[in-house]
Amino acid sequence: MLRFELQAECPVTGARAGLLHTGHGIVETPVFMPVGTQGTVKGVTPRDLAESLDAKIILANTYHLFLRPGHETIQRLGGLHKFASWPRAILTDSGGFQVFSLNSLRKITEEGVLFHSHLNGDPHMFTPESTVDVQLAFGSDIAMVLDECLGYPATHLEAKVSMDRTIRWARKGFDHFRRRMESIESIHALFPIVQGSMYADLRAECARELLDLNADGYAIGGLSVGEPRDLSQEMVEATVPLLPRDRPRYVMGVGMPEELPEYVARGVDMMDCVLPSRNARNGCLFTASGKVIIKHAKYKEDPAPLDAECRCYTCRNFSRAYLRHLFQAGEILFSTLATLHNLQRYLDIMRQMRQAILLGTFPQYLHAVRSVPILNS
RNA sequence: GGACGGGUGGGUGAGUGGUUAAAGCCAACAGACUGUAAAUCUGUCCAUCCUUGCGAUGUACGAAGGUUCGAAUCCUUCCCCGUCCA
Repeated sequence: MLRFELQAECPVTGARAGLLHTGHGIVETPVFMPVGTQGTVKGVTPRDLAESLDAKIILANTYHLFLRPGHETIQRLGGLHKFASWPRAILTDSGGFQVFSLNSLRKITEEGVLFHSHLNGDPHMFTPESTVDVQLAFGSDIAMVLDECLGYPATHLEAKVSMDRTIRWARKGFDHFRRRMESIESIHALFPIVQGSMYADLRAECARELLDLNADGYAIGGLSVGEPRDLSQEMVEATVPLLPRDRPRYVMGVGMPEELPEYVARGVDMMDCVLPSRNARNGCLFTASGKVIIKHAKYKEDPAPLDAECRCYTCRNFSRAYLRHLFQAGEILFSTLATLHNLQRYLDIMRQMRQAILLGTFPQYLHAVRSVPILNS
């Protein structure tokens, strides 16, 4: 069992601070999990990720690693932690997001999802049971149930049909997971995922149904699929109060830097998002004073660091002008420096929030960040 | 001196009489990116004007003339560049 130790709760907002005791170290929450889809957070070494950024947990993807190199290969090589040389915690997504992102390459049935590989077209059936097996073969500390990440917008009926199937899949996944765990010594958790599109009543219904599973943690999925920002937050508000107080809550796939406090304030403990890493590679850098689009001509001869307040390697050693040069020249070092910085920014925000919650100053922190206009320069 | 080949918008390079202000690529300048099919994708990219429209006008395919209703495209002369022969 994955133990979650609640350390502090904000008396005003829903924010909490806690410790998640995984088989690969303690994760301090609220936490942001960098995304390493193919067993690597693009552009950074595991050494930098651990020693410099001090990330405690990263996310990897079942669909992608199943296709290449394959879960059996990874298992034979000692599991994903060893294979990727990442000794800390790993959460794996089930492939549920690919139901959304690769919607033209898959077919959903009651049994599961039939994907046609984006690499070579080969058909692969993903079921609630098989995705559990694949994730256990990886050695994931936290596995996710197979779900259907529904696009936006969807009708109430579509959302209901999809959600009911996701619930049935969660039950099957859990039955299978519990059977498998009878013969496995190490600590692994399986999180179910609350769906229900943008309908508060469905979100609530889904959450209540999934409570029966008595899971070690609960995820909220199906957000950031094209809906307005306030809707995503409303859905979290409609869900979190129904989830068990003593289990971690994970909102999947969010968000922009200024949104992180909003989710934490609503009682969210875990988040992940490709934004810091993907946007970094695309030249969009997040700083304390807003985003910096490094290709802009105005940075051509700017000797200042990207973010004077940031202590990351990039900000301590390089000018905006140099970073712009690397980006314009298509140099691979740009991706590394940019990703290092953006992840530092995200992880720092999470650490600041955690400190504030522990000190009881989270309301002031929230007020302060909310009053900063979001700069787009 | 002679024989060929060639000179197109910042670069490269299509286009050989009519939706050509001129393909594509690159550069430049912007925009997007939310459980990663993404080191990706999209837009702008001659000038001026406005009722910002698959708008108006002007200028433009080495230079100057010419043929034609119409020329980057055909003809004449000239100027450059490349290869080869003396």
